Amino acid sequence: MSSTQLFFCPVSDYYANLLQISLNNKDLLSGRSVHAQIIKQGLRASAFLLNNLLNLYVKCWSTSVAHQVFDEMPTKNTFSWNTIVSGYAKSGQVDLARAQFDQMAERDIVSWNSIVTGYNQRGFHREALKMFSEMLKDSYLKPDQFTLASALSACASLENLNLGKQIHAYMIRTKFDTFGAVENSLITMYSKSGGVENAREIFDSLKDRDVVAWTALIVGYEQNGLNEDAVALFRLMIREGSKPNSYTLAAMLSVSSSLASLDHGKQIHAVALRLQEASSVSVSNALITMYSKAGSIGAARRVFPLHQHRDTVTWTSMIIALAQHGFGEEAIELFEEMLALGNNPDHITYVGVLVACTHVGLVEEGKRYYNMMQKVHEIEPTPSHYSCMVDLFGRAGLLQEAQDFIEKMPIEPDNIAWGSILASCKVHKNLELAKVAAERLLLVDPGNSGAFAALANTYSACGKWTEAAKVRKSMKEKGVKKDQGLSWLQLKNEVHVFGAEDACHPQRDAIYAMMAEIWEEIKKMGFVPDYGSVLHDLDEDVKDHKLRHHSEKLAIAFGLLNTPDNTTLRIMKNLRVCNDCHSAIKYISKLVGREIIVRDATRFHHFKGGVCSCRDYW
DNA sequence: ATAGGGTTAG
Repeated sequence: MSSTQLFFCPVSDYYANLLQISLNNKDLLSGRSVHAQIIKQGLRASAFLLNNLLNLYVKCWSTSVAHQVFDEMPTKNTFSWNTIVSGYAKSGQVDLARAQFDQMAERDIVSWNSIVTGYNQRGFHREALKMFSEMLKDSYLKPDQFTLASALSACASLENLNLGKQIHAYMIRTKFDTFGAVENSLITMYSKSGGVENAREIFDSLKDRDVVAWTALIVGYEQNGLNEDAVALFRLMIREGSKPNSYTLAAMLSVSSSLASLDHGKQIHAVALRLQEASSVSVSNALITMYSKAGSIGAARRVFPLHQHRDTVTWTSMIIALAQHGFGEEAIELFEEMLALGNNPDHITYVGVLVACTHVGLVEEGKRYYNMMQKVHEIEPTPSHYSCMVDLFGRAGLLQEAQDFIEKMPIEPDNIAWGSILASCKVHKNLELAKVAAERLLLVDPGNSGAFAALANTYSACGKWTEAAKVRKSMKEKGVKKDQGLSWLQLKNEVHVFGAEDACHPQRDAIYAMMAEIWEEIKKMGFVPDYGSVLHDLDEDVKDHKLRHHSEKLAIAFGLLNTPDNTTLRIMKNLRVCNDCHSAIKYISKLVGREIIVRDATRFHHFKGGVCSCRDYW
């Protein structure tokens, strides 16, 4: 650009204005042609023009060209420095942003805000807070609304309630005149670090609430498991005439996913269609997960091709959906397609791929992808990936490999990893390892009811009834309560919940009669009850009775009684399905000619015509 | 002219 300094030209302002227009439209092409004309004419550009040029390239993500322009600028003012710093920060080159920032002679509040928000937005929350405190220490500058909003957002991500509260206190002390963004960050900070009630107080005190405030609190409720509160708030939002946007709708679809309610999810989908937001990336990504988690993999499949722009989350959501429904090979094919089309997987995509391998028993492929993740995509394994690998080996019955892997892991195995080994021990009846795993699990997570229960169940599965009883007794003594197995299904707008031997439901007599009839019919078809699934030492006819009244069977009987022929039944369960239920439901699906979809703690089973989509591997 | 808040994944 040295040629631009040859002549002074009075039309510098004219070109500066042209650049301004390109800038406003984020139109890189027209901006480039203006740049070319400036060079061609040998125009001596003003600082104003050059700053506009710089800003244009930054806004249009051409960071390297921006840097060139920046280097060749004869005079750089603070504005130019700030622009290049924020350009680097926004494009994710945080280190380069920091290098420029460190070279600055004079830093104003915008410079500090650029570096703090740069770190924060790229996930370097600790560094963001470090810069924030350096700013307070080393400069005479006072934080403004931008600084505070970013710092609070970093506190939210780190769940640092203490620092968050200090910042809040500072704002009260200095009677800081808050603006929407800061208050909204406060809502998020409190709700993410365990103070949803405080978040609600702030929300209630707002004079005017924008979409972000509504969304922030809805998300807060959802993440704290308060789905009903989230739904209520969404209704209030609509009633008060506030218009949800794609962020709000994506969050509400996530609520539907947690509720695993197809009806609820469909309603949000309808709202999204009416507001013409259904095809936005965030909403359509969330739709895949919602339909999948509500049991309708078909609907999730139909949403996927409608995406105009598929991002990493789109692919990941679909891969995980397929994996959870037992279409492991298809999930892997989709992953390969994703790579072939030049998309970058992230660490969560790989969780999905490993889960896909686990659910269909593809041990070798799982090992291959685990290596590929580290070598090709340079993604460091997280605790989730380690647990996936343990699960991959364990479920396939390779308990020795699972144990070797968990012992060699570079991090301390968490409760999920040991819990997974324990579950595999029960399936593959390995008592010795189960004892080790239970012991280790209780070390990491004392009072884990699952550890006791799984150990007792393993004893039972191996026929060691006295040992099993001992574990149960010590559980009682320690006051550890086992999670009760529950199954539920939604009928019209009501959720019907069943426990084993449930006696509370108004239709109980009809349900029990139905189940007794089914039991006899499927036995005639060749069904053999799996007494190994009964976890107590009892007479065979009592065992028979117990099996017949497992919660998922009651839910199915209820569903059959209350829905028209051919309707698909969607049952949700909080624990894993037992062997007996799995076998029985296969027969039932054939007997009544219906599709029965059961979601258990880890995956979906599609029963149809006497077979299950998991091919009996789960 | 440069800077800020809310979403989707096991």
